[in-house]
Amino acid sequence: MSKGEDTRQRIVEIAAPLFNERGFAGCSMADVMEATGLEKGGIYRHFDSKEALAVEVLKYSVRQASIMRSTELSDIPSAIGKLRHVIGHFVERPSPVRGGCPLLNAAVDSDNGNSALRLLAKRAFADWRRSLAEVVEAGVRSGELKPDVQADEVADFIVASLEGALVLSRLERGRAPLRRVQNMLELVLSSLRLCSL
Amino acid sequence: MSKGEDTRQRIVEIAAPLFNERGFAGCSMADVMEATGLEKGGIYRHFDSKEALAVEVLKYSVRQASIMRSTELSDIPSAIGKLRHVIGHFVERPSPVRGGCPLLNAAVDSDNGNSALRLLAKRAFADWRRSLAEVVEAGVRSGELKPDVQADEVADFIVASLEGALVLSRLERGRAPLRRVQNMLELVLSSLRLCSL
Amino acid sequence: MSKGEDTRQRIVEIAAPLFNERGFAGCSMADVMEATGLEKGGIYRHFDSKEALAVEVLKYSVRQASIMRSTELSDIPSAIGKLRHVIGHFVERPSPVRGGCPLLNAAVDSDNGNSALRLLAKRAFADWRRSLAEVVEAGVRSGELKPDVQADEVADFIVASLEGALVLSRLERGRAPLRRVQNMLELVLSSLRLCSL
Amino acid sequence: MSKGEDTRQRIVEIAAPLFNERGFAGCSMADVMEATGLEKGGIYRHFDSKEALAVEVLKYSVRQASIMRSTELSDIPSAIGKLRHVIGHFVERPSPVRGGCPLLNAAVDSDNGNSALRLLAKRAFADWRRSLAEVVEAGVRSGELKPDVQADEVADFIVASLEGALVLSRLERGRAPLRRVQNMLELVLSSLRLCSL
DNA sequence: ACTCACGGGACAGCCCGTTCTT
DNA sequence: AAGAACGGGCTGTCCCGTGAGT
Repeated sequence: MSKGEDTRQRIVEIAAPLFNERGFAGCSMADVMEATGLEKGGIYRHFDSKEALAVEVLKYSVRQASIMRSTELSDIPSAIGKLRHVIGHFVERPSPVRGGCPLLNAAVDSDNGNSALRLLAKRAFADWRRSLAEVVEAGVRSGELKPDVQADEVADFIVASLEGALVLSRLERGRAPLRRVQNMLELVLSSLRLCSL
Repeated sequence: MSKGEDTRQRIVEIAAPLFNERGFAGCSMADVMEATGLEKGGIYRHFDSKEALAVEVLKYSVRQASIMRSTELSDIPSAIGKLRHVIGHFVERPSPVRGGCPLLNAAVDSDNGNSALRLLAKRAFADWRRSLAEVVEAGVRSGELKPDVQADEVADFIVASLEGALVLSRLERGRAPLRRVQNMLELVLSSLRLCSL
Repeated sequence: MSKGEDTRQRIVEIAAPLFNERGFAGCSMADVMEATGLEKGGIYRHFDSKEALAVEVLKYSVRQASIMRSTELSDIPSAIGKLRHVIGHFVERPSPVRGGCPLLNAAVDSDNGNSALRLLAKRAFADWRRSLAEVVEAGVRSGELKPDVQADEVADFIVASLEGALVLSRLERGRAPLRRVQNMLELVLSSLRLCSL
Repeated sequence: MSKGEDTRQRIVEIAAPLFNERGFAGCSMADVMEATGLEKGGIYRHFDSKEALAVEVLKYSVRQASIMRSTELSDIPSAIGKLRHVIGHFVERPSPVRGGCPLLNAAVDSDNGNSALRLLAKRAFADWRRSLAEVVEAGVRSGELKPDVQADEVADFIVASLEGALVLSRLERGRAPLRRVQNMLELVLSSLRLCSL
């Protein structure tokens, strides 16, 4: 990798937690300068604007999150096992960068207007929900889950409750809400099973 | 009410959606000035600082939300009915001010540091969760719900999934995710009942 | 006059020679700050942008120039006397503010695009040329000047040669080119007279 | 010509209209970079500084202008014919590069201080005026023009009025002012002739 | 001979907050 | 109680110039 690309990547990685913790408006380029040790010129050479940097940062965070989530899901045979694994993973290591889930943060931070950040978060959430829904659908087809289970409802439910629980947990500075939601989701999952005998 | 307090109240009400939509850092006092038609002096006479205004705004929003939620809950006899009502209300009229749930927004917006805003959001969420938990506990005591139901888990689950769904819905600019979560919560609620005959 | 308007006027008057000498791009707001002794906030309260200030400055300069030129022209009976007076005045006190003729400077400085400055200069020049042309036309009607004299040609000729001479004079840092052009215009004027006997 | 000198020349030719249109302060090196397709280093290799480039650009423009003006002047026998030719040429093709007369632009743009640009413009104007004056002087000596004609006055008059007219024409976005001045100069020229029969 | 990467300073404009006045 | 005027600092961005690398 060339030196320029390396620096660019470094900027993104360093800026990621800053933007994630403080939000777009709350994080200044001076903060990024200080954290990276670069000067204005050195940063603006790689990014046209603050928003361009923020977009790249969010893309990076999304990528990190998806890497984290997609690990070894195919090894697990059952649909419920897969979902349980995703949930457990989220509860244990809820965000790939400091400052909570970057998707939710971006969604909340930029929900007015139609900024690139908002659209990126939207798409990332859609991808995640879709992937969960597909797991559920496969489970239905294979006979593991009840035939009347609504895949997209289950998917949205899991995503929504996990993200909501993460916000509560961050507020409490403890994992308790995540744990409670995990327990509840456990019950929900088992109620989806076709024949629990 | 004196004229001064009236103005103060007007500022709060007008500023509420602005802060809620744009966040603390993203909403400038100039925005508030423009929206209220007042000058700097007219605002700073009532509030010592931008943060003081934001605190008052959040208090107001929380109050609005709690007013909205608490209406006529005591009229409903069953615990499940009460929860269903809360959920239905949230789905139909999810936020008392424009810009999504002010609690969640404040929580996400100021989750770094220990600002007054964060603590306020934390307390408001705690109150809400507690009130739901009490409904559940009463249901358990009355024999309506299974004895092994964990009240705080159920409460957190409802709050988390609703808030999460609200974020998704705002992102999609449609109520679909809220509806899906409502359906799922419906299933969960019925599984709590002691005798489902 | 209120204090605000007074300050505003002071800014304009102080900024006028700065913009006139250095051009729009060459004069920074920091220069204006230093010259006025005001801070950013104190200036931007009166003008929305640098361009808005520049427009006001040019308007002021144009006003000054027109005041200078219009003094007591009606006292002079003959058309040639009037023109001679205008020319003499221009040669002796060529610009109302330091830095040469603000009209020409603005015209040259902003001749690309269609900025407000360009249009202002255009209009001011048009006014000046028109007023001279009217003097000539009156002279023709009164029989003082030859009937075939083209008023607008004479007017443009005077304006163009004076402005051009001013540029040369500023370049030479001496009034010689202006004087030479004045002499030549003198000859031209006398050749316009109907009966030079 | 070596490749290096070729590139250098290309830069100058491409930068000429940019500097001429936007002025020294109004034209950034980034503009030059974009227009030439070169990077910073590729330009600074040939020129020590922005000003050095601007000087070279102005020299080039002056050269172009003088080439344009000097063509085939010796073929014309009479002094008045020569002057008429120069005037006509200026009116038809007033500037060798886009953006008006580079001499006047440079003169106006940098009339404060004593920059190299100002001195260059000064010298170029002096040369032009001198060459016209020599034409007039030759006409006087040859008996074509009246003996009391002041050569330098005539020369300055022509230059000043043409340059002034060019500014007005650019402002109007039409050649009318140039044409009017041309007509007037025609009259002036004929009044210089010794025997007007 | 030219690109790439970076430094560091300047620029216009916006921000929060204070003071004076009415 | 509210407006008008101002201070001063900060923000994102642009700018000129340098030097390492190719």
